[in-house]
Amino acid sequence: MKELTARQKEILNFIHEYLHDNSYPPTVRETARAFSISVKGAYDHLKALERKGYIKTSEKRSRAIELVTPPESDMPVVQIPLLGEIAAGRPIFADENFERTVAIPADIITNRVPHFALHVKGDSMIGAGILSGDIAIIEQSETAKNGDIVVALLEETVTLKRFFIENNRYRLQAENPHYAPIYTQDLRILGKLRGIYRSY
Amino acid sequence: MKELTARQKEILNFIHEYLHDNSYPPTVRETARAFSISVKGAYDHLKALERKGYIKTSEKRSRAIELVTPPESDMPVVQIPLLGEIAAGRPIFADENFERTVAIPADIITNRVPHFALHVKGDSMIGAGILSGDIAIIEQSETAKNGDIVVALLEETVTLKRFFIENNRYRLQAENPHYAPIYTQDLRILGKLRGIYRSY
DNA sequence: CTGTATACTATACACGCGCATAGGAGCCCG
DNA sequence: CGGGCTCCTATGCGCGTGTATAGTATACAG
Repeated sequence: MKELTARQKEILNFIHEYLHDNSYPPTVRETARAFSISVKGAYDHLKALERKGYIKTSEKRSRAIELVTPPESDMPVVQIPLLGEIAAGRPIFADENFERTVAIPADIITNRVPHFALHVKGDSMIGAGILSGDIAIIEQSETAKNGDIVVALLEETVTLKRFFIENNRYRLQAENPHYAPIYTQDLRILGKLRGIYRSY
Repeated sequence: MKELTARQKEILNFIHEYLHDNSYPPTVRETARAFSISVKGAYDHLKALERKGYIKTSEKRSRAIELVTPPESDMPVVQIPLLGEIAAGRPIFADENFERTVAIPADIITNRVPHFALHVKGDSMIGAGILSGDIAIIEQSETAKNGDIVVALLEETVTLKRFFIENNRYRLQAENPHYAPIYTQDLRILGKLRGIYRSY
């Protein structure tokens, strides 16, 4: 990939920022305006970026700028499904649960057990530093040890809680004093918490 | 989020597919053509999707469709350096600081601004759900806005704190009632917190 | 010195574009 | 039965848009 000039780097940077802010690419004129240059000036820069392989454009289409993501790196990465609402009585990996996939560093998945991800809702685990909106990476498992944080299916709901086995019942413990522990004899463990990811 | 009709789901699906293929959103007319309906027909569908909260549009701009929950099925990953002890008065990226690299989802790195990662030490930010041992992903930056969580260099130490500008001093605020805010006029911001990653 | 690249200005064309108005047909709910 | 939603057609306005032509200035390599 050919070297970019300082100006061209600025333009490419602008496209990145614009895409981050708007999630669609800028027009030629918006690019021109951002740098207070003429339309053709910006147009030529875009063509230069395309010639050097940093972007792709489509003829005669507005905002038709595609970033050619440089191969960057081929890290060991695993794609795991991010599940939305999990309904009781249905397989976890049913299509209806599927929201999208997330990439996670492969090194946290030690064994070959399937993993999935969940959006955390609510503040019941703030004591463990898990906030609403965090993405929880879960190792699928039917069992857990005392004190593990697990995803458990409880009648109609799915919760993330700390898990304990007591005499003849299970205890699901929130990490928030405002939530009382849940005692039950009937629960299904869906998996164990392996990681937390949060984006600011 | 309100329920979509079957037709509206088709339209939303088309936008997803189009974005996956082109990495920029379709125009109203392209949407109309894809379903062999009139322009206004497609336009009304888009407005319905916006009304129900599934997309966002900007007035009078071509292709200005933003997905409210983006699909992004193949999230690329980049490698950033994980820094250990940062010494005052030395460049951040000096070899002696380098611990290893970590892979993080590339979509949190918007522009070409360098990022790095740090091991969080101590419990001063537990109120923000940041625990000792977490990996903090930092966007390198010399400046920050009020309320940002920043990595700041303070005489001999590096800390992660919430940052505020006051009359003629800076305030570094922990998210833990046991820690008093730090007031100073002399500080250097190393970067802004962009993500948190924790492994169990 | 000449050719090629960058980095612009200014003006223009034709078509794509978002959006509006004015309809019509089918549906379900109170 | 009427009112409101969905889903559609057809036509049009006017501006935004990609793209072209022509020209200027500067830098650098052969």
